[in-house]
Amino acid sequence: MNLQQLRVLRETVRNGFNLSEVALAIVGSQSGVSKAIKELEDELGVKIFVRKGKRLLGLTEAGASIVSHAEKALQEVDNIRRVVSRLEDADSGRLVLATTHTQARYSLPEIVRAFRNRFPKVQLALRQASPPEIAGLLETGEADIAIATESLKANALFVCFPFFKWYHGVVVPKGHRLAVKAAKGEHLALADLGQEPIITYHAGFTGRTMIDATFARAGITPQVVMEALDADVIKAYVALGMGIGIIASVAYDEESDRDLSLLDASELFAENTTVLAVRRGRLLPGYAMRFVQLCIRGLSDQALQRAVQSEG
Amino acid sequence: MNLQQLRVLRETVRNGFNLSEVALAIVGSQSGVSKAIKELEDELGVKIFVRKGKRLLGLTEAGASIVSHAEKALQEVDNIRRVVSRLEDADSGRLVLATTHTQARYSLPEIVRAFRNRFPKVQLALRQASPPEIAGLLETGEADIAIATESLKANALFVCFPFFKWYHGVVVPKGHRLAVKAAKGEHLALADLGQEPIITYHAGFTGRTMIDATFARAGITPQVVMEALDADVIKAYVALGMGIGIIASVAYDEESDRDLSLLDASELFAENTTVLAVRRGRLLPGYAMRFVQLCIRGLSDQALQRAVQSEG
DNA sequence: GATGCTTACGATACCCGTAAAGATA
DNA sequence: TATCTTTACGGGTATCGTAAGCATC
Repeated sequence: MNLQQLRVLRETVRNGFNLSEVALAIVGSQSGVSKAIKELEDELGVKIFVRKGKRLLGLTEAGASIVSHAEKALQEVDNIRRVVSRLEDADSGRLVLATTHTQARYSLPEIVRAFRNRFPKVQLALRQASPPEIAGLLETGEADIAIATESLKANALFVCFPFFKWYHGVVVPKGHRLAVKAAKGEHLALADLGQEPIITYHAGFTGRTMIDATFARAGITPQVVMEALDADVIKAYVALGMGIGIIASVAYDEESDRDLSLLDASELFAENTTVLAVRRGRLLPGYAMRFVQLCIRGLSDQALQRAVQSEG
Repeated sequence: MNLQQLRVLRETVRNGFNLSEVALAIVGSQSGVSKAIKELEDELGVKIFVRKGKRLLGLTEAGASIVSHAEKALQEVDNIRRVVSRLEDADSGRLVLATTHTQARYSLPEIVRAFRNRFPKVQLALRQASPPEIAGLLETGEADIAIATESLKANALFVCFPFFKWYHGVVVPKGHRLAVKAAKGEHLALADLGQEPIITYHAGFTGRTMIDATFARAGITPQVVMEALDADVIKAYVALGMGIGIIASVAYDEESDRDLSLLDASELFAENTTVLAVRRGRLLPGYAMRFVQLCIRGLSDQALQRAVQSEG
């Protein structure tokens, strides 16, 4: 058994059991990949993959266990390298942050500025992506830190910390019927929203899951006329009069959104918690730990390290 | 980087930084071992070992981290093999149990009998050793399960479960002054023991640490005239009249120790807890899990697996 | 027919061991 | 001097890639 075989295993799973793609991913030939698998299976005396003829379809039961252990082993090998790069220059390196539009646009700028100030030599890469993509980036190690409201909490491979809590709000054009109602001091009701064309986030983004669940629980079928990936787009179409918007209230800015009103909806939709996640068992560079601590106030080095080391 | 290099690293630490011994341990040549280290250090660009001239003295700071990650990686590689052997024949294999005389002789026989009954095809190896040796066997993976009162609890590499609780007792020849006193209903005092020649366990065995601490706390210097590794030897010399014995009370048998009396000492010496320990992060064969469950009543598969997977 | 996996074969590089040299106690 | 580590060199093997063959879709 050797490390290359384990890498092939890992990449085979990650690349959907297509050995040609695996060969590209690890920079090698199909034949080498194929042989690596064969030899490992022969040595262990167990089939790792389910095959249909010559095609690989998935993992056998034993294969699933084997791959999970292989990934841990590779993670530790990777950590050995990280131990070294930590020493070389603790304040330089690269930090990849995967996050959504909402976070990138509204909650992270200040933190990023503080971080760059403190670690000017760290190359900070901000990768904006959809929640499932974000989870994928963190899982494969392409990203060091992920921040999102959806997709992260359920994954046992991640260690999650509550980043911040926020509520949805309703944005309407100035003078809209609902704005007038709110101005009178009348509370907004879910039923009010049900009667309006709604513009909000795409499924799986920024609390959309929770929005849908709330409507469903109330027995209301909202008329979603448009789904966007970010609040800026939503606000633009609300301004055009296409409907009312449901967005994260942090995405409303009194200054720049002068033609829109933000109505409080904290009593209609439950609180949302955006989480910061790191890959479990992965050694973080010192500056990455600092970044996490900038996000999660009062998190000690010890507590962080312990959380990362813990098993799900 | 390859697995062999990591193995060399591990064995180098285990064999006291003597590369010649490492070569024997991994079945190879000194030169190969030396080169493996050199190449790994070159690749990483970090010195792993502290050298004085050509001699290896210990680990550098970075080296210590590297070795700990290397051990985890190797552990996972090992677990891959264990996944396989688990499947092949779940009810056969080998189980190495490291324990002390006291446990082997007095608490384990029934459990072992029950286990052999259930898993007749498992080769059960019982390795009797001193507590530090037991810890070593478990740490290196030579033993799967360790049971002892000392040496195990403090090690973060082990997961410990309380096996059973017991007290020390005092054995004296029939008709001994202290036996007479006890027969009158008078309580035994530490001071009584201080006046007698004492025969008990060797330092580091079967609660001896606790015995010494108790005497020290009372300001008494016991006259230990003989130290033995097990209660059978102690009892033999007590029978010869060399002194009184302090042993685990479970080691006294009314039937076979007819010429001796056991005096209760549960109020003099604190309770002892014998623990069962397994190596953290090491995949156990199904039958090994069953053995643990025979020892620790009411421990579910889940709870056990979770404990083993957890990080210290 | 296009894509994907396996086998065969040849070249390369890696790894290991023997042996000699250098260093340490 | 005896023990221990490093370096040098040679042999064997494992690994990898090209190319061909074959199965699946």
